[in-house]
Amino acid sequence: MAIRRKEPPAEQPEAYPITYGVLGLLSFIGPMSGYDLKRAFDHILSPMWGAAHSQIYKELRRMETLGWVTMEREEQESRPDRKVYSIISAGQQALTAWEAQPKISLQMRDELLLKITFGSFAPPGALMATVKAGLAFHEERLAEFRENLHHLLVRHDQPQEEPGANQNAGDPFARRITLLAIEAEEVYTRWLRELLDFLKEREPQLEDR
Amino acid sequence: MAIRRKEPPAEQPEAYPITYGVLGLLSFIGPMSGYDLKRAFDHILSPMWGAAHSQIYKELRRMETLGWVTMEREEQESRPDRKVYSIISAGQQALTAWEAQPKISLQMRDELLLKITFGSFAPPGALMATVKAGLAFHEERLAEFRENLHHLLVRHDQPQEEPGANQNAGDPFARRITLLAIEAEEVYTRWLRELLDFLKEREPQLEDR
DNA sequence: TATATCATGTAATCGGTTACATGATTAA
DNA sequence: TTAATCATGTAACCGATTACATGATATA
Repeated sequence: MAIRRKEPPAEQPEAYPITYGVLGLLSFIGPMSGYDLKRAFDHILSPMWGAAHSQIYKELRRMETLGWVTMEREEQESRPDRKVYSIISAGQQALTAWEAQPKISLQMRDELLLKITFGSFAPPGALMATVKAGLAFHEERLAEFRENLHHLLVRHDQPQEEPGANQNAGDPFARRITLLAIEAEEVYTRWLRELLDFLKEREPQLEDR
Repeated sequence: MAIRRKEPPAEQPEAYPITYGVLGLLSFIGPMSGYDLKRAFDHILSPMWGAAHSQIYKELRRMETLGWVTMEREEQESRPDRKVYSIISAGQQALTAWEAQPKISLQMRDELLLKITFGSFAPPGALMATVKAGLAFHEERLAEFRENLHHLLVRHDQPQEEPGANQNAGDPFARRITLLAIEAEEVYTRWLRELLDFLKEREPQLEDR
């Protein structure tokens, strides 16, 4: 019953995966604003990480106090100033130190699979509608990933028009990651289609709405 | 610049996916303690959702105040009392209402893929060690899922020894989910092995440590 | 004889989501 | 002319993780 005050940890973790996601993009692509970073996240990191823009901004502020990035303010008319962040050497070192650790974490939160798991509690027809919505969602994801691959392929072979537009094309990992994402979504969508067939067999009268 | 107090939302969401994960397991399997639920989560829901035991306990308390479950205390010697929770009709209705909504959410947090994405910033040999650790992790996951499938298959054909031990065997969704999880991990591990081959080609001298 | 693991839960902290703000274009 | 979307950020809240507790039995 005795209450023991927790002693401050010898070295509180000052960064987590999303921190390195931001840091990696700044190093990979170059100086950017929080807004740009959000888009880079959605395009490049969507297969393995999602982040709200608000959190990216927060991480940027934190990393600035850590001395990992610097910020330069660009004034604009009728729009909030752009705060352009750049990675500096301490940040680059932190990124490398993280890469040196083999520790990995994995979190999956898939509400579609959860609903399917307990699908026997769904009212008639409801599960079919959910699966259809899920199939549409994942087909769109698959299409995006295929488009990403297309960009990687063309820009790799052709001379670059916009300078600095596509540094990742020459990177050996970007394409591999995209290929995995595509394959995973192909498996997922095929599985959903088979499930849909099964549901249609069971409840043919509910096939449309 | 005016500060506007936020008005309380007309109807605050009283549940989120994990709530229905707990609820679904209680309905699917039967009355359980928080401890049992944690194990059920790890076995049945691991392909799509992870939860710390502390959060499961918290959800149970919340759901009790909502009137979705009831709790009965079982006294034990030299061990904290078991609090056994049971789903009641309001909870069953909430579960069905959730199933009736086609809305789905998806969150992926894969630190391994993140490290690989920025693998060009890793010190020599570090990425290879990370990929090896990741491969071991996912091979273990794959083995677990295959074992789950095995259990589903045998218990489905044979008469059940322990009563109530395996209600899910007859369920059409449990096996399908497991099959998807297996296929996904097969794709993932194969991809990791190919990546490892690529890395070994690049840095043959670093192949061991 | 330490050290895990089983068994069962509570409390504090923090990562991440949702809401709040603003104003200019573009589309319906 | 109403509503999106682009563009850019801050503040509040809450879901989820980590730490705290306890005491058996099993394992090294």
